[in-house]
Amino acid sequence: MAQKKRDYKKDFPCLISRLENMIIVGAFLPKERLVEAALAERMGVSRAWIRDALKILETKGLVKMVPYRGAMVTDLSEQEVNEIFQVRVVLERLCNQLAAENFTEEDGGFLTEIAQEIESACGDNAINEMINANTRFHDHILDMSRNTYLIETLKQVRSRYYIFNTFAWSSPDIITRVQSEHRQFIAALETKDYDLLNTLAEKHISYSKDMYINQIKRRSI
Amino acid sequence: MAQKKRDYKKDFPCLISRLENMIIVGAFLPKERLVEAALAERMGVSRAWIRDALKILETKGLVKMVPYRGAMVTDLSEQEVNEIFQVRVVLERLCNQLAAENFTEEDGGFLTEIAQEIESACGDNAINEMINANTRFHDHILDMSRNTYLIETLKQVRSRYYIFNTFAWSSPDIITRVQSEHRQFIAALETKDYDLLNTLAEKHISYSKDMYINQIKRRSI
DNA sequence: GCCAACAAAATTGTCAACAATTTAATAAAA
DNA sequence: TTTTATTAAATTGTTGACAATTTTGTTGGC
Repeated sequence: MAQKKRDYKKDFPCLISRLENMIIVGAFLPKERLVEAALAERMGVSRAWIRDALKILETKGLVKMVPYRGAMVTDLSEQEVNEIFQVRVVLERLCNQLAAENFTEEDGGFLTEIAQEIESACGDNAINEMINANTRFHDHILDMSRNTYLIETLKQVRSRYYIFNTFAWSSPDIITRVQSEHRQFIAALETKDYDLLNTLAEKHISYSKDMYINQIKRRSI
Repeated sequence: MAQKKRDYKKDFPCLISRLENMIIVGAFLPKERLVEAALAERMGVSRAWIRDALKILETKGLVKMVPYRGAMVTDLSEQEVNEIFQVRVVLERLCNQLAAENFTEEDGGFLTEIAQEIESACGDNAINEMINANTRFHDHILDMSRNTYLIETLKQVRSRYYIFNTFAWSSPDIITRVQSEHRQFIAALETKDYDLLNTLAEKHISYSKDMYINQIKRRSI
């Protein structure tokens, strides 16, 4: 009972990010069909809301809709992944450059703190905490760019190759990789070493691209 | 009579681009309120379609919706324009680079042909033809990048500072500017002179940015 | 004249019944 | 068995009446 009153202003955007998250986290698999009625029941909202939400997720590229056949989770080809990463690289580079330009001591302290959090979480083998802190690390660099439009665009680009997150942290050698990368990154920001920033970004991105493409190949076998 | 039968598959996307175009062309002005019922009547479709279309245009950034108050055409601040152009620059540069890499003689011929069209249209003072040819010119460079995702993203970025197109071609000195730019551009693509491509792109973009910011300032007086 | 409270109008959000279309399941024919 | 038609089921698209909310307009008090 007490059936909390619905508030469109908050609940509809919330529905979208819930669905978005489910896709990113892998609760729905690529090519999985998203039936409106079933989803409506599962999420506890009307079919109309699901319909609207799916349409928006389509423009974000997370699902593909075909008339009278419904929505399915986007399945990217290797070609498409390459295309997306080509775009991502130049945007990440821009973001890093702006972040370096706007770098303050406060930022440095904040990032170092998070880096330490990750390291200690690593000792405890607390994967979820690590993922969480890592996200905060990268989000803060986004914010440092102080370009709202870039932030929005880059988040959208990143959300295209979901799945990655779930599997990436399973292998243990990644963890040490990430740690040293973060330290190097902070230093590069501080000294405004743009070349180093670029190479770090490219390495990082190419690494996650390979990871994603491997996922695709494994799936198609 | 004959009341053409409606076809969702084609008609709904068509509705979106019709509305998109109307905004870009300036049929609706920034901050203008878009009332669903009125639009539905005017476009000859149901309110539901208008609703859905507006939601999609919102994710594309062309309109801004607020619950229970409806949609209005996006009005960009100078800050926001600067942000968008910062993103645009890096994407255009990537596009040009890829286009140069994929350049063929056929492309060269095609572009030169269009450039000639523009020049002769200029003699006849046929503005619409010039705008049309210019669009074809830039669209072909997009295609040459052979990166569908980049094309889509860049088109979306460009559509944010609409209005520009309407006023840009009114001044006569632009026309000579554009002509020499096109010639230089083709040459730079052919010789794969990436530095020249970058400077050309930056000049072009900064020029159109200034133009747009002037529009904003003029409007606010 | 100004401001608050209230009522009316305009506009948007919601939903459920119904129509259109595709998918599957079945049967008939080769 | 395979293929093709035919029907039934599942699913999506459409609509209109109604509810919720904001905006506008009015009144009354100061």
